[in-house]
Amino acid sequence: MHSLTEENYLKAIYKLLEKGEKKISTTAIAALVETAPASVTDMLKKLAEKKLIRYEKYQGVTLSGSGKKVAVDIIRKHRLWEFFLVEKLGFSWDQVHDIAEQLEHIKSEALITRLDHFLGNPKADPHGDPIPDEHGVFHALNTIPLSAVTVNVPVIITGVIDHRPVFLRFLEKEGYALGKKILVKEKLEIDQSVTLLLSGSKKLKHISHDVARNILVLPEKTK
Amino acid sequence: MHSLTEENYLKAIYKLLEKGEKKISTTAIAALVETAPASVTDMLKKLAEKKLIRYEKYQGVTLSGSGKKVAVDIIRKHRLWEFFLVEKLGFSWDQVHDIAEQLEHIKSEALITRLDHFLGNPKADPHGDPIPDEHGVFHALNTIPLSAVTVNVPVIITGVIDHRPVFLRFLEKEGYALGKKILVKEKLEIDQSVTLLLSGSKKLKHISHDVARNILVLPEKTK
DNA sequence: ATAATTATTTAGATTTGCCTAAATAATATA
DNA sequence: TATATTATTTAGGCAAATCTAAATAATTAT
Ligand SMILES: [Mn+2]
Ligand SMILES: [Mn+2]
Ligand SMILES: [Mn+2]
Ligand SMILES: [Mn+2]
Repeated sequence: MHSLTEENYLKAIYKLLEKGEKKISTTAIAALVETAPASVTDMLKKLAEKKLIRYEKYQGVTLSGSGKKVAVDIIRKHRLWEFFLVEKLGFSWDQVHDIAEQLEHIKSEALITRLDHFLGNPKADPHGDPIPDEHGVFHALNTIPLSAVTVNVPVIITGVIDHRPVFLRFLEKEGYALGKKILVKEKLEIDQSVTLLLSGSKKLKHISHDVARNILVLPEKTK
Repeated sequence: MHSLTEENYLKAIYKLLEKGEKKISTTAIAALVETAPASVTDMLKKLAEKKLIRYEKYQGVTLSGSGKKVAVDIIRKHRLWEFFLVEKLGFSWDQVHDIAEQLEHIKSEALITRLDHFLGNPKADPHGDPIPDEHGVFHALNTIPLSAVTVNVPVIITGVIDHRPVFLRFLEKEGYALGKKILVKEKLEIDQSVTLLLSGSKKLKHISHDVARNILVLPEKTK
């Protein structure tokens, strides 16, 4: 069995690998797990010992097969719990991450199997992030940022890139939510800002490029 | 904030106080938390330092007001989670204790408030143990063991004393469950064994005194 | 190609919770 | 009451995860 701390390190490494690079630095991990780089080095030695990562000093780190499995399993649990918190307990999407950070470490295969079934085997969490199945397979949608959408082609909101509560609360206040329809009316050349119609409202909305690129969408009715 | 370990010690002390004695011994705690007595002594000093218990060496230990509050809160969480696991996820009553031992340490007031509401503010867990409210108040029923029931007075099963999975599985297999009606037909002088009718079955059942005293009941329709 | 800067690792400590063995106090027995 | 037994505490250490400061390697800039 792995400690809660080990799980968090593996998850951090996984998230860093997910965003591009093949080799992950000590400092990047330190920032994510909020510890001193020296502490990260200690843990990397331990994880390498256990064959959960591949690590050679000064050369960065990458996940082994078993390490990746642990990381994906934690992510699965995190997202299932987030879904539960929003759909069953009525939390809003900006409140669930910290609680899920705790719940993701509960150890019981049966619990997750049953929770998954109870929730109707959801495919995405409240932020649109895909929930891997019990084999660790992701069924990710082929989303694009709202900033890249063609004018006058209707799209559906399917997720966010920025997960900060302050951003999520802003979106909620403005009426944006997963499943909502958006029709982009204009993209301003000068600053890449977007003018759009949000389903349910007749008033044009205007958002910056920076907001638009943090909203993920899909063209309406993809089969 | 208190560590998971501190919480478990306080819960153990609470449970020992619950069963009678006013002063709790180091060895009794050691048995419950499954550590060496020397380790318990260490922890008792720490808990006393934090004013969570009253402790003088060789004199046993008792809970302070704040220590009791922590313990009751953990018990509330444990029992709410057990209720959730049985009622929502479909676990049987012999499977939930170990998972609840983990879930009871999740720290979020909002989570428990919402979980309690989602579950319909249950008053008892799957084993009939009362769930304290948010103020730590128990609304316990005035139950008696089945072994003490008067012949031919119908009673309802409201709980168990023995919580061991093996006992719970035996009861389940035999058809006993919370809410079921029992009519005691005979109590044998010689060994205090009980002959009874269980609602839903026409066949007389015969159980030992030892089983009977571990089943808690209430006279039918108490107002 | 050197020098300066930045990243990473090592060294040495600390905290929490636990252990075994030994010392001491409390209790039971003779 | 004196002695044997049992309970409890103290002493000394260990493992996990962390820290700061110092040493070393890698990278970037001159
Ligand atoms: Mn999250
Ligand atoms: Mn999420
Ligand atoms: Mn339980
Ligand atoms: Mn219970």
